[in-house]
Amino acid sequence: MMADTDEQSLYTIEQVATRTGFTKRTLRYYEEVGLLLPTGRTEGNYRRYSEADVERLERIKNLRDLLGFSLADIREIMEAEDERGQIRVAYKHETDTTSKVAQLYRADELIRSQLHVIEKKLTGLEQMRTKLMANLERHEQIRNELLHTK
Amino acid sequence: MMADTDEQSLYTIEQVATRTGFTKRTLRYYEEVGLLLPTGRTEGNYRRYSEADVERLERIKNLRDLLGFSLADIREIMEAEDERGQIRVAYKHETDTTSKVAQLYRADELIRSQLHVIEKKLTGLEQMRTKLMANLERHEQIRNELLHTK
DNA sequence: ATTAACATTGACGTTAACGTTAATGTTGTT
DNA sequence: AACAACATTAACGTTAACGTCAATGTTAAT
Repeated sequence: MMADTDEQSLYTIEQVATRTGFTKRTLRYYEEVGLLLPTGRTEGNYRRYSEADVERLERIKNLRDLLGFSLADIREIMEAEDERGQIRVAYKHETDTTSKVAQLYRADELIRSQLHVIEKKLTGLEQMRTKLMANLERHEQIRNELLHTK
Repeated sequence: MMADTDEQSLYTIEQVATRTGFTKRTLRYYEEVGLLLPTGRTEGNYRRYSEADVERLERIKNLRDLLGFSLADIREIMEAEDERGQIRVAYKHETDTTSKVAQLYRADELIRSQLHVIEKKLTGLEQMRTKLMANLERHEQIRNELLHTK
């Protein structure tokens, strides 16, 4: 076993910016609003980002760009995930089986509320796709008729 | 056959606002930026919205709320659709079969570019859903073990 | 120890997408 | 024709999500 943020593999803000596609300003802003606090600082007070930080930033990017969530939405989502993380930790130290099961149910609730949001968006997108593809097929059909009837 | 915007069924801004859930300010703003120009005006210069206008507004709402597109994105999408509408009209008056086929291909291009955007979002959402559901199943599994091992 | 290249914290600027208020005009019932 | 209930434009205000300086400090290589 090795800790993730042990030693090596800490990145400067510039490196993270180029890797993630965010600007440095944006990274500082995300820290300001509590979306992502870099794992560490140098003694001279420079930000140091861990691999886990980068992964979290990539999740944020997906939520923002692909799914169009606001930063406020994203904060909620990630806080829910963080809470699940807490639950997992508490879970490991829990000895009572009944409590363990209860904690799993609590975690499931959070997951389900996220699933709900996602599936609403999914069905909306799928409807759009279906309509567009129907048009494509209709055109195909018409073309065949045009060329076949001569 | 009857024209849609013939006579009856024209709504005031207030009616449209309550039906669609947009505020009146937002409806005026959407007109300002060219997203939706109400079908008509009264002689006293009051806006009058048609049923088709309302439908378009509902599409806008989906694109905005469900799919998180910016108004600029939405403008692009709808302009593409409008262009397809133009093509359809031109298409009807076109007599040359080769031209007809060419126009259909042009329409398909527009459709495909929209499909591309949508499918990118779809795969992002599906990945999220898969992960969340995997967690649910994992929890289910763990609960079974906990309760079975006694 | 110096220096070029990056980093830090303010702080003010910008754009999108509306909210709000004010001054004025319109509608349609009484 | 009068009046309440709605509408219009114009203009300024607001919030989120950053961009853009400016003044200062840090790093790392020479």
